[in-house]
Amino acid sequence: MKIDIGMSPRKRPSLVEQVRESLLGDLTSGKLTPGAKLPNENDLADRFGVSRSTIREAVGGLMDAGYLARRHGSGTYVTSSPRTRHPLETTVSYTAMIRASGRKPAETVVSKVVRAPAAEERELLRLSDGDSVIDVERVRFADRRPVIYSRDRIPVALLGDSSDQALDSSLYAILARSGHPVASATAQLIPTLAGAKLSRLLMVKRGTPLLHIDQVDYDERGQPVMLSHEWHVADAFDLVVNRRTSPASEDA
Amino acid sequence: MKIDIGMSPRKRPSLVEQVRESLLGDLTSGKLTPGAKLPNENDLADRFGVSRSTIREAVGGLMDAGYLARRHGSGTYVTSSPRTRHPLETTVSYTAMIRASGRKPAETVVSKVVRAPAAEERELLRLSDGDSVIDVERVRFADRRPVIYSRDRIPVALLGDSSDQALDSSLYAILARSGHPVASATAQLIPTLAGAKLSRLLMVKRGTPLLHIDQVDYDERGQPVMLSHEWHVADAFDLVVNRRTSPASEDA
DNA sequence: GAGTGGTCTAGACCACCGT
DNA sequence: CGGTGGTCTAGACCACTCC
Repeated sequence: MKIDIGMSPRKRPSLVEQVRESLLGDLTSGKLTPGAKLPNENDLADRFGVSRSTIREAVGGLMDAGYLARRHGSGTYVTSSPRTRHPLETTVSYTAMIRASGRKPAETVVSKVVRAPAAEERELLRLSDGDSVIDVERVRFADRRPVIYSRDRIPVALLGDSSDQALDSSLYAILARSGHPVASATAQLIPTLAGAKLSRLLMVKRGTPLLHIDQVDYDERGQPVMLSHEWHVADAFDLVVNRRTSPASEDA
Repeated sequence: MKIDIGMSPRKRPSLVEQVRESLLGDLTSGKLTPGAKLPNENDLADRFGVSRSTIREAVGGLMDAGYLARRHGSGTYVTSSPRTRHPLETTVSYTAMIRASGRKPAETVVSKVVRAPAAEERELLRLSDGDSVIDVERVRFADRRPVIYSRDRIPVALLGDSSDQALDSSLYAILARSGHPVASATAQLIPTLAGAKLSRLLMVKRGTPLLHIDQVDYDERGQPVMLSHEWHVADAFDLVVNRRTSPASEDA
């Protein structure tokens, strides 16, 4: 129940990560097929030359990721349906996502300005007087079809020198290079309708259903580093959430 | 502080759970306020009379739930925004959710039938020949306003004797009593528009934006136990997803 | 009853943060 | 530097499943 998010510069992978990678390899290579039973934890510990706790943590991560399921008293088994399409609960570069779905990604920058923040932006980004934000409006395409309109705002103070390096790379990459890699985010999902502007930009009829995603991105320290507004064409992606019953469930 | 209704056989909470509950109490009671620093792990271990690993697991759970944040080399701190509105990534009873938001929950059963499964249902629920499903259509209200229309299908074979006990309790509770508590789920989110039927049931205009949630619930063994189709009125809830960067992130 | 995962301990050393 | 969380070990006992 703890996925390692460590994403900073290269460092020697922990034993847990090494074991997890190794098992994941067996899973994706087909060496371990759905329904198969894993060796028991003591055997795995011996095989990898680590302690049982290490094995348990590695296997635990693969459970969280949905690859494995433990059955108390019985064994650990390979899940029948390893993965889902696009898990919303992890942040991904849309460019990578479109490419992964076998389509050709493209994007156009509608506007890019540096300006003073609006009141809401000041609050959400915890800005001080005089701080300004860079505001980027883009439309993303998949196979020449517009699928997402987005508006991202980042405090210029965070970017240091990199504020000029345009948008050759994703904003996530730029933030990471600036020492503020996005570690988590909170997104609110709102179904809405295409109005005049969005229908033009996304080339859909007015009144077409869109999914509006209103997101705040945080770095490892919990500092807000980016505000995103996105409007998704309904059928462009399979937006999926993997849900679990809350461990600390209240009594209702 | 231990009621034990008729749920699964009573068992003593693990030390981890006890520690977690205790810390959670401090958090919700305001004893620990946002930004506050927790005692270090060794101190906590001494105070609770458990090992440091136990403390770490308890704290880890509260991190996952968003209450605490660890900073390597610095300490463990109370999150500034304890919890967000309605985290989509955990499954909740809507009745409880509506009540938690300070509104009065109600529901009407539109229909409830036992029938043979459709092809898609047979596949998703992994049914065999002759298996049938119970199909429940409901509308949920918050303060007398309809907010969700749902259609849930459960294999009758799973319910045992409880198939008759109507819907006095939530379907989650019924499944739990039948030995198949929902442990995880996969939900697909699709923005859509209210058509004739939904506009009538949810008392909105045709063409009103709705969020369609198409969900499969699984028990601890990974066996699918319920299929849900839900249509949410856009502004009824704040649907929120807490996202994190994927551990194995691609370069984009 | 044999075998499996579930929980827990006590202690060690490492990596990072701050002063 | 001292204090903190991060990783890992070796071993113990418990709880569940299945034969």
